Amino acid sequence: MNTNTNFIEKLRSSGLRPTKQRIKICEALFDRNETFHFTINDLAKTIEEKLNEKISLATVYNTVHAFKKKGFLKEISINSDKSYFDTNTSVHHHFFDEDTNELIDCNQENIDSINIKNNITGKKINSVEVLIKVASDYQNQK
Amino acid sequence: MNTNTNFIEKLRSSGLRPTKQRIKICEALFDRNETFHFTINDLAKTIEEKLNEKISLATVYNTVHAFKKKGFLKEISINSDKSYFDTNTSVHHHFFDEDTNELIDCNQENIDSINIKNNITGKKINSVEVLIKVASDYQNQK
DNA sequence: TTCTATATTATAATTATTCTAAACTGTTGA
DNA sequence: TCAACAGTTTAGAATAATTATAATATAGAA
Repeated sequence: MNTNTNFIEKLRSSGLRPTKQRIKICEALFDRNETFHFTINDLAKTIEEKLNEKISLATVYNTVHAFKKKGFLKEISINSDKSYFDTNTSVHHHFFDEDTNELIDCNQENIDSINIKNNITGKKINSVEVLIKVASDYQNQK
Repeated sequence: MNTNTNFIEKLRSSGLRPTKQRIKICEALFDRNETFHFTINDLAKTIEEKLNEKISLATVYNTVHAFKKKGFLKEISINSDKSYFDTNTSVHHHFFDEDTNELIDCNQENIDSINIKNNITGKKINSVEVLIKVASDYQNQK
């Protein structure tokens, strides 16, 4: 299959061995038009149910973290019990819908550039990201 | 003890029963001059080691979440494996030092007010928080 | 090929979090 | 006073999330 050849190339060129587990995970993550958010569990379930492959959860963890390290994925900061990952690796912000626990992209253009007046001395800023928590107007008694 | 009377009052007036576990947890959290960040585990350890009390971890979880709900604590968003809480409940941002995994407060005045041009329709913004990831200039190969 | 060093997988172990039965509190009414 | 009941709260047990490591697979060298 053509895309798989691409995935093999992508993996190999980043120094990761193109194992069958990783190729499957690539299919689940990158064989689509839109970027999306997921948890490790979501991903493992998708692979098992939609792609009919049983990959150990530990392997999914390993792979997702390896992909993150290589810059193919981004981890997202929300104070939820779960860790979310994003196939959109560009710098961008997020809305987090507290009613549904849904995470929604917020384009960088939607927020004017953020200027940090005083940085920690001796440190370099690697990223600046905004998390906007929203909820329905009515149920604000959370 | 005077502070304990205050804690009992604080708990009671928020509708939480002032149990001995909760009073101990209040001592660990609020009996100091500076606000600080902690994980549930840190807190349980402090209580056991410094205050010589054994409170079940589950109770520490319950209490921290109850305190969060009452607005005595804030949960903080970092994509770390751990959940951090903050005794500083004012709206403020954070630096996250990727070298040391340390979380440092960033005053609101350190960043100009953030304007979100397009919000999700039908939703109300509850909070807007910025996370600035920093690292030493030298070790940027993470 | 076969061998060797290294990378990868996935089971087992560990750690984090939640569920729920039992214990406790604070009424209410005799 | 002090049962008796209706919540609360606690903490042990169950479950879920994550990581360590032994077993397996891979890529390159000989």
